[in-house]
Amino acid sequence: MKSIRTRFAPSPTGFMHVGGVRTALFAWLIARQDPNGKFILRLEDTDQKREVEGSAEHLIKSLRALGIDYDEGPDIGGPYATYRQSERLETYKRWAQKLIDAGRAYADPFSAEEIESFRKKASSEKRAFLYRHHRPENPPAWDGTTPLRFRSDPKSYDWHDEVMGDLHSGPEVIDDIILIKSDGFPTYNFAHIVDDAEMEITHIIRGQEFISSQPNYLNLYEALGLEHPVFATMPHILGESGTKKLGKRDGAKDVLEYINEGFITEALVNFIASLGWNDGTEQEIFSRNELIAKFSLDRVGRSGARFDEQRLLWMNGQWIRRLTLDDLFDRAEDFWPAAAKRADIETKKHVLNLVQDRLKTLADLPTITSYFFEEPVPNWQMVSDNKQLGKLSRQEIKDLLTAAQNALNECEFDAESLQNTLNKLLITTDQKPAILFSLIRLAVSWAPFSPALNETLAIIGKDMVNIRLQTAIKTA
RNA sequence: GGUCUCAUCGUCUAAUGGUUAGGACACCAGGUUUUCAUCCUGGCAAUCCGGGUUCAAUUCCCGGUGAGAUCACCA
Repeated sequence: MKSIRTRFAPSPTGFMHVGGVRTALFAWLIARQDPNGKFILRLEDTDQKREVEGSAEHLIKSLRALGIDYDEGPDIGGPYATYRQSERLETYKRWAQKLIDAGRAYADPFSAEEIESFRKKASSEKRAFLYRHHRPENPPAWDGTTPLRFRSDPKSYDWHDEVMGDLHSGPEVIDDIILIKSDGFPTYNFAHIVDDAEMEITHIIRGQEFISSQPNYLNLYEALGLEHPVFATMPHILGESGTKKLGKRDGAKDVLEYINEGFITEALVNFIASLGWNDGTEQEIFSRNELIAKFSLDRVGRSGARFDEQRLLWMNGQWIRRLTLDDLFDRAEDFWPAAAKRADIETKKHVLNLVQDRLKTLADLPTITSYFFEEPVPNWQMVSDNKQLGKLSRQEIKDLLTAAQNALNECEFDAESLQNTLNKLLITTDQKPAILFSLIRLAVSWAPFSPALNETLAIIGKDMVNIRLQTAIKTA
């Protein structure tokens, strides 16, 4: 059997959003399931007007960040180079010439205005506009300055799509599509078919927006004498609120933005894969390798899925908890609060270990760790808002904190000794943990929550704890 | 408007011609924990509507309805 070759073929006209990632991911998974499979990146940069500076680099960076590696591509070359359509113009001309020679392509003699008036007439008569109804009798020879059109052969088609199942269309959707634009660049409609054939692509995985053009592509494959690849059409990912295709307006975010917000790539990949796909079991968390082992196109759902950030957040937490401390430490590097710069690696690892279960994203790191690295600002509102502590008088608070300060001054600052000291303090002050420990916790951290009190004190250290308790007693 | 596609808890989804329609997120309650988080237990909550086929339909068929896609010298 032929080795699988799949491709991701974006146009460099914008950023990489989750819909694009999913298409790329599924194509990549299919390729990686075959030991000899190849995944190819091809840039479809045939629209000069819409090209956005830097977006090709951005696409590449996004794929790399997510671990979706490709075997052939514009920046790494490969046996079918070049992988940039703007550099393959001669190839398209060659294939176009075949069609011209066979009488299956002709120069479009009409101006844009003329075509527009045909279109308007059709719409005023409530008919669908078809260019082929205006196909010229004796078109001029094509000199490259006008669009080159396909001379279509309208007919019905039945074809299979790995995701959508068996599909059908009638002849009324087949038209004389443009192959080469008047600027000499091919249209997507023509270029992707030529390139997929030249690059021996076996599976086309693409978004739903192409499904209605599929019959025209089938017609073109026939005219070119080509077998078509396997088709797999993905339903769209819908925006959070609405029911529309996910677009920038609906808050569709660049994947790199998610990474900058502290989402880890395993979680993003896992989440995006599970949008429309599952393996039929109750498993929710899939590693990259599990996805490769278990993915199949025929288990991809046909209806659009909404992008639910809550679920992504949960999944990110799940993945963070699964990381080893060293791995987490490496990934967290850019997320520490500024004050942590001075701290040594061991302390930071210790802190990270204590807060690992509490992180939903790496970006949570500053808010839940900053008091380990710098003086927190006392916020007595937190005490008065506390159901238990709010009942204490100022004097009671001062007395409890002073007792704590004295006891802790006599204590070795390791977690075990601290726990013993704290337990004894409960007895001598005759207080409940919910009151005494909460008060100490707030006085040294002024954070809404923190790890276990003894561990927290141990990291902050004896001197700093003393200073913070002193400050608290003074400001109470 | 033409064409195509889709339709299970609020969300992501599983399953089946006969099930108490399963799981996960979110939410609520309880347990554990000094707090928060984690973890554990429980709860809430769904087959779009109408016909037909059938002993039996959420599942198959037809028709509605709703949603999405497309109808470019964009991809």
